[in-house]
Amino acid sequence: MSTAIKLSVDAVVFGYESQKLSILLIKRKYEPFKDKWALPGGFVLLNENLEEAVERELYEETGVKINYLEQLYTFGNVNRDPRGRVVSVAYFGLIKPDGFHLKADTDAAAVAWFTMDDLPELSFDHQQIIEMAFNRLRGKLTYEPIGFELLDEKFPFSDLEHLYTTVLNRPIDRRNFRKKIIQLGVVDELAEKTSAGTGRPGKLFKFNEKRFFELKEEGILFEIK
Amino acid sequence: MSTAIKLSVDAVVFGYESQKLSILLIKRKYEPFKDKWALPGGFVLLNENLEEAVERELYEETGVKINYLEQLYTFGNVNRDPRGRVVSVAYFGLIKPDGFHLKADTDAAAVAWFTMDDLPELSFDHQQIIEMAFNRLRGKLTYEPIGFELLDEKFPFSDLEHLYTTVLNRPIDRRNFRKKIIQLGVVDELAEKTSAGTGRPGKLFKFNEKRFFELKEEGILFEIK
DNA sequence: TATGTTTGTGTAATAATTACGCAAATAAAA
DNA sequence: TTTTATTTGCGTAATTATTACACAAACATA
Repeated sequence: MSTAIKLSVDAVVFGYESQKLSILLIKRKYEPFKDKWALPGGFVLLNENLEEAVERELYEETGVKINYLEQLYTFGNVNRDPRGRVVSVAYFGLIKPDGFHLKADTDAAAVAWFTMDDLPELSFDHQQIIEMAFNRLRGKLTYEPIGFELLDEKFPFSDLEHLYTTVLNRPIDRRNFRKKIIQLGVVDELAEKTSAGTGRPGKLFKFNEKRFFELKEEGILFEIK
Repeated sequence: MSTAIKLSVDAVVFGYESQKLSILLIKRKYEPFKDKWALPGGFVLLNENLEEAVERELYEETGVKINYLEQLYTFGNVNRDPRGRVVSVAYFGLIKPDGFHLKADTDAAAVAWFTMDDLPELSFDHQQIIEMAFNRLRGKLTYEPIGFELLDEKFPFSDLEHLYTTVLNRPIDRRNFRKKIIQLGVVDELAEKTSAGTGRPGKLFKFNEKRFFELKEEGILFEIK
């Protein structure tokens, strides 16, 4: 047991595919929790900022590169790590899983996506960290129109709708939802239509980032009921 | 310059008195930033949780005891402390200043309340920490009916109203505000009236904590316009 | 008893949210 | 080629929430 407090970072990365919300996990190669699944993360180097540390660890351990991770919470209970006193700053981020090729690092035995309803047993207090991250995601989704990082650049409206019903785990009124999102102006309708799939092809939309930040600036909050 | 990352905690404690919002600061006795004002805080001990550390440091340095401090953010930029790498977990809390006798610790040359519109030059990145805490306070105030920790146990309605106008820094409609707060049920009207002051004496109110937590549970959000 | 100051209260106009169902467009199957 | 299954696209009326707004009542003090 070491004598000083050690500082680590952990990343909760959400992905969304086939109407399922997933989390990126690694399988630990060494003790403690050897062969158990855990959040990607590791110790912060002396001369790097926290954001740099979490991005680096995430990339090293999983091959996933992400340019925006939001700080979630700092977990510092005395006994959260059997190796000694380790305080961990947790971050969370959203990506489209299909954009990445996962590759386990030398430190990790494996990397994989797990859907939220089928998580494995986790190491340390990572279960708790994930719960907090998921609550934050749900909270954010209900009061601001986010989630576009989880979708393709061009998406049919139904993708956004399904993302919402999945994360919030309840039905939403399709007409009112669409009305509200469009009226807010955070999506732009494109000329193209979806080629794929069964049923009537839908128009494609694009996230209007500019408008989104304007709304945020104004402090307009939005609520999905 | 030390070789390992050190972990500290800092406390942003807001107080409210005479229609002014204040922050509790200490004057540093030693280098770095000797004789400059700073947030109360200090290094986390190896065997104490973060919340314990911040409560202890706050009490030691200022004589203020507070039983709920909410984690705000973790500040970890490489150069935020000239002594070396120090990552600090910031907390924030709300109290009634008049309930406490301030006493500077051996480490601090002085302790004092500073109103938000008259802050001194600050040490480290504490200016930035305070800004974040104030934004959080304002944010919370606009979407949930809080702030009761800042008021006396029994208070006339105007106290709550003034707290809101002070923190939000804009006028609010007295009638609509009162209607809304009362209709939410987060305050109970008492039989007593204010004795003091000029003008018509007002009824006294009490915060209904139970009702408040019920509302929070239900996820009802409230917005002051 | 007049004056200054603060409290307490209602209503109408406007805006936002909700509930709700059916026709149009396509692909696949018959 | 017609039918079937599936998904998209859309409007309106009812309900609820929010806003704007002003004056009388209660007390202390002069």
